[in-house]
Amino acid sequence: MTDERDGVDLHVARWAAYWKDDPRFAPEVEGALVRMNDIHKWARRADAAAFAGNEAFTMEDYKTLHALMVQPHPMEATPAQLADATHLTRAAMTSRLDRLESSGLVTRQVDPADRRRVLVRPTAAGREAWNKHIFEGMARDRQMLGALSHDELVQLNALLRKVTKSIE
Amino acid sequence: MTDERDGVDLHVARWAAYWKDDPRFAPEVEGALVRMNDIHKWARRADAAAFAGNEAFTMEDYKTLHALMVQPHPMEATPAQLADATHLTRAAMTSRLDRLESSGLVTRQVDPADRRRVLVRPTAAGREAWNKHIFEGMARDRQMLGALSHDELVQLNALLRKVTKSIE
DNA sequence: AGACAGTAGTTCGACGTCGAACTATTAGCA
DNA sequence: TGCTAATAGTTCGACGTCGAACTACTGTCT
Repeated sequence: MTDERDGVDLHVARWAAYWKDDPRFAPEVEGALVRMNDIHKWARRADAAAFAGNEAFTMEDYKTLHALMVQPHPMEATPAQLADATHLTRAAMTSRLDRLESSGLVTRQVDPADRRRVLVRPTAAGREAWNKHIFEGMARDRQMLGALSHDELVQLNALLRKVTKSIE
Repeated sequence: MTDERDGVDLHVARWAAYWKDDPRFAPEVEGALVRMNDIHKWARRADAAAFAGNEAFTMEDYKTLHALMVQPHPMEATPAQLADATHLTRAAMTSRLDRLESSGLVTRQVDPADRRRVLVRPTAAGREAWNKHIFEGMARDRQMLGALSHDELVQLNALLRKVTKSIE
């Protein structure tokens, strides 16, 4: 292993010293999770920075729009489906859709087949706003993982897939 | 690669179909980030579940206490250091410390050497509460990554370290 | 010594989310 | 056909966090 140590190594080493050889402490497990946490936070911060100072179209607006666009049956979803996809409550989704609707990015229509349901659809402006930002986001993602070669990315995905498959 | 596909593979495949061969879309990058995101969310949910229904000692209380315990100079920190460690504002940390102090888990003392500063220290009850929960959390972490062998964990850490080193 | 910029922590008003209550609509069953 | 349970979405009150203003204190420069 020729790689230098990173901040997490120091962190974990401190814990290891604290717990000596306590078998309940697994340095590799904690290290991996802390690192994934750090990467996640970094990505969130980069995304937030990209939307900073834009009162009219916030990151929340984008994420809601994104959830709508990547639905299996695209271009149409109910508030409940969007709430599930974004891990929000229906109440929170109501206020998000209020924003998007008044901005003219989505429409709400009562489902004629079941009048309890509401169908949310993006407008042309909504699709355009999403397209503009999705590629910027992917460019940020690529730069963030730019330290890894293509082979290493494949390797990383294989390892992560084992984990996600075991917990999903 | 004998591994089966997981939910993310399907998700990414749908995107890949949508964008055909657009070079701006890197499936391995998106896949890795979505998977890390999923693992992160799963861990958060498991942690939250472990603290659910406990009004007196919440997950926020624990995380604040944890930040205090893992400081380089243990058993003592200023509110600003804790705010940085938890990526919260000082204002938010003030209200968290109010809770912990009134629960008798930490103490606040004005630094005699610099009376602008406040020194936060855990009480015996605070250390005990932290010890009780830290091992439960690590057990959850181990179970979550249980699908990986020790060698695979080392491999995963090596890959993640490359990323964190490049962005930190 | 006195003025002043910088720093640490707290208080305050605004905002977003949550859980619970509520309205409207649909489906099941006698 | 009525009655009841279940479901979809919204409204409402409470809570935690944020950014900005504020207080208290320190260090520096003249």
